[in-house]
Amino acid sequence: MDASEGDAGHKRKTSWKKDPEAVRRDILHIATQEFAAHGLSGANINEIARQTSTSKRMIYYYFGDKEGLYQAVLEGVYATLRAREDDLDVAGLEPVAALRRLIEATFEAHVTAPHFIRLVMIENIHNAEYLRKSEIVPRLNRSIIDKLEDVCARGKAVGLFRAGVDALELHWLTSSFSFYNVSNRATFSTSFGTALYSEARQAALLERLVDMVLASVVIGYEPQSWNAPV
Amino acid sequence: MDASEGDAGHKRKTSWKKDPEAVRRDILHIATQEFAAHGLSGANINEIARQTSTSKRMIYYYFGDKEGLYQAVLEGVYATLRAREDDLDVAGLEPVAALRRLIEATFEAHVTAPHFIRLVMIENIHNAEYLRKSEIVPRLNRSIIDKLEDVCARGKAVGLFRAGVDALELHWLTSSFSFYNVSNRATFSTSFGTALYSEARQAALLERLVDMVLASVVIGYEPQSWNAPV
DNA sequence: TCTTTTATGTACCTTGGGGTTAATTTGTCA
DNA sequence: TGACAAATTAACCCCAAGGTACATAAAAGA
Repeated sequence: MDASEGDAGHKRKTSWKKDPEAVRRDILHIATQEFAAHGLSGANINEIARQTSTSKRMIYYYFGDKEGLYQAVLEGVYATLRAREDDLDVAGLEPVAALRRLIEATFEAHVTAPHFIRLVMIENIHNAEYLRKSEIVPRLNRSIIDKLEDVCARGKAVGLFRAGVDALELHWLTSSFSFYNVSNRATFSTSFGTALYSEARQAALLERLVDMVLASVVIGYEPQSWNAPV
Repeated sequence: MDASEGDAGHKRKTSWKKDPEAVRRDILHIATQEFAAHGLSGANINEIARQTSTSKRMIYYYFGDKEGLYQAVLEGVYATLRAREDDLDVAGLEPVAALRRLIEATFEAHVTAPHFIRLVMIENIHNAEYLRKSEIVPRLNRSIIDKLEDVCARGKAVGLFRAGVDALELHWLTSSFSFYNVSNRATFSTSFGTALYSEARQAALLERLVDMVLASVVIGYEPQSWNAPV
């Protein structure tokens, strides 16, 4: 409909952009990195503006103030991570394989989502004040729990899983080591050395963790990794 | 006026205080709370000064600048936690009981040291930059590893522990859930509810965690908690 | 084609807060 | 007892950074 840019080009239509959505995305993208790197108070609006292809004025135009921008960033990373979780399909796997898969996927997801980890750390420093305000985030979190509950129910139904197994507790446990592995890498390495963070050790660690969780869930499970030397 | 305080006050040398160590401690005490609450960039020197019984000038006199104060605070909380670890004596316990005790103590220590947790979170946001600069912290961290290594060695010597058991990995594992339990409480509760944080659930959780770790370490271990209902 | 709304650029304002200057009091030691 | 160092006070500086005013170009109506 709008004059095809192909013809003649003599019109020189757009000296400007006028692409609100792209501008919004651009700002959010840069802001995500800055807030993840420096925290809420540490991030600098001027610096964010400088790195975008637009101006500081537009940040305030679209997001109101610094906190509004932070909140949008937070919701963005949550949505991204949960979308990845939704893509994971374990309904077709038998319970033990499904649980193993969920644990491994969670571990890997944390390793490959450093922005998310850092923003959650920052949000915890702020006592989840902005997460609580969010209207979209609570809805996002059902998915992973639903999957775990489904797997647990199936595992119990066929007598493979112990009766005391609880999906929420399993998620807590899986999250704990997956999160800590990334979030505290800097201080742990500084205090105790980097031995655990080599690729080989990380892979071995994950195997042991999976075996450990499965042993606590699956009746008569035989862990393979426990006898391997370090 | 202040000097008299009862006893004749014939000495009454001090109309002032002139007690550098007390002033230092006072500043550090308040600063610890402020940095733990708001982070490095979020903390406010004027606010810290206001809460102390001294002035802002003294903060700069004793600690140079904001980063110097932060560094001192960081070293303080590390020293406090490690001192608590030193107090723990498991040399007299047989290996399994000793390991159980170490895990439980670590878990409890994290719960009761929220300032430490928050400052470590903050330090990780800063990529452990200040921890690395510290000259005292690296020395502090041997103690807990030494204890674990001793227990592991004893356990292996009597054929109770698996050969693949590694003290550093055990410490990592124990720290991971102990730390996460406190550090991510705010976001986890917001996302998934507070069910896991009741006193009863926390106690049950710890028992399950201990059993889980022990099962992965001790040959033929029989976990008691796995069959209990949630 | 006139008006209204949306989107954008430039320049500016304000203040919070990290850091400093300079003088004053207390203690110590010849 | 006087000089010198250590500890402390109060007032001040100043600029980085969050936020705003105002003008205006582009789209959308009408």
